[in-house]
Amino acid sequence: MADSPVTIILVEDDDAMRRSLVMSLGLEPDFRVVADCSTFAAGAQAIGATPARVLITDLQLPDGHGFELIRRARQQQPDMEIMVISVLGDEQSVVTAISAGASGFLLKDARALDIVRSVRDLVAGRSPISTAVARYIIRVVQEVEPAENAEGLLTEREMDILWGIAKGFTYKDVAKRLEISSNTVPTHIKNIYRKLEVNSRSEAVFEAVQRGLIKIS
Amino acid sequence: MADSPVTIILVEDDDAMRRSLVMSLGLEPDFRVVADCSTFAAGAQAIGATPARVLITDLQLPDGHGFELIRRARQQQPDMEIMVISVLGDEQSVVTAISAGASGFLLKDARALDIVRSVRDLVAGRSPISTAVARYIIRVVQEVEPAENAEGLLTEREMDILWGIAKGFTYKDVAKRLEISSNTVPTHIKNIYRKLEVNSRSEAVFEAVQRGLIKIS
DNA sequence: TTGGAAATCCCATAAAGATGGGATAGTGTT
DNA sequence: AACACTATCCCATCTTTATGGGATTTCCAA
Repeated sequence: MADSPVTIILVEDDDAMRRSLVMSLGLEPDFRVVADCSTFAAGAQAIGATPARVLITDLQLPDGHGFELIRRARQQQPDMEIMVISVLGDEQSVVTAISAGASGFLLKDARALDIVRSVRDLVAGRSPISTAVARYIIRVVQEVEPAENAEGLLTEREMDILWGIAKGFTYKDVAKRLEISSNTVPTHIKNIYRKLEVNSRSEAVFEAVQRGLIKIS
Repeated sequence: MADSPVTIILVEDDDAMRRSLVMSLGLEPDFRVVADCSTFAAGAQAIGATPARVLITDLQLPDGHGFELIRRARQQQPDMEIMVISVLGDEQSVVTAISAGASGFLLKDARALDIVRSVRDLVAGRSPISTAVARYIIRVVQEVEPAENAEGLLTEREMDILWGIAKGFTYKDVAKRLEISSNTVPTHIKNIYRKLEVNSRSEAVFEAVQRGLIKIS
């Protein structure tokens, strides 16, 4: 750990802020700020040219956007740990930055942000996140991980049929595929409709996806 | 804010830990620990009987699991802010707890966890999360937010129609809703089918969801 | 200004779906 | 043994879709 220094690319357009960060980081004997950039262009250049362990970037830059830097870093140096330091704490910015590949997100307003500890967290595989920002991330998780609300609502057979109609098969097709009479299919469909409280195939598919009965991708 | 006290239900089976938390919380003039429980049963009872602003719970309890407490709290007191304090920091536990409704997650090992600040964060709508835990949550976001792959495939009007059929409307319904002739709808549908390479409404809905054209929830 | 894409309208017909009914058989629980 | 649930089969009828045509207007870009 102590032998190989933690190399850092820093991109921040506010001079005072950047100097302050460089100073804090400079006090650590095993930290090396290998690029100290104030523009998107300089940051992009550094990411392309200078291998580093950590990228610390602002989102709003005079000549471009931090999101794009994050994407490039992800692509060109996949092992780089990326942290955002920004005044923008809205849901959109947060989720976009995280999705693009950031592993940390600190708000500038944060009570005396401890950049050194945050970088150490980052390289140790942890994620420093301001509490205000974390709420948005949690919300995404809660929305997309609907847990098991389904399980047992539809029978196995009904799931087979549901899957068939999602794939656009006709009654006849489904019947053939499942080796049952085409007269049986409408019965199952009726039951599915009743359980999902819908009354058409397309609506059933939509409901089913929404309830996580059918897994997308 | 300061007038109405922050009421707290605490569920923690480790006596030393619980006493320590109660003491820290007790020092705040506007905090009220309204239930101080050491078992699942006691916690469940308190959640059912005692209205509170905050639930702080452990995951491992002698007679049950914290996940279930979180679910009950979500159901019975939807406005309650829920925070987990646990030694379990594995991905499974974290994601399950968050999905079940927790808005905060602190690891017990955390360097001197500041419970008071965490509770204040929580009631202010922020999310105190240990850095080690945050990494798992971020991973979920990065996996499930594959960004926009669609954009521009379907026209606005086609999206309107697509939305309609996902909702189970008939041609006539869609036409009425969009104030166009019911003869126009099939035309759009035909175009949608061609673009998505499908040939039925249900298949179109499935494809659309899969491609992220229709957002679920 | 000519061409293409989008949106609108119209028609007709064959295919498929929705929905009501009724019926039998197996499984598992109480 | 009775009950509930699942799965299977059958029929009939009305509605809705799917799909093939053909046509006009608007708007933007080559």
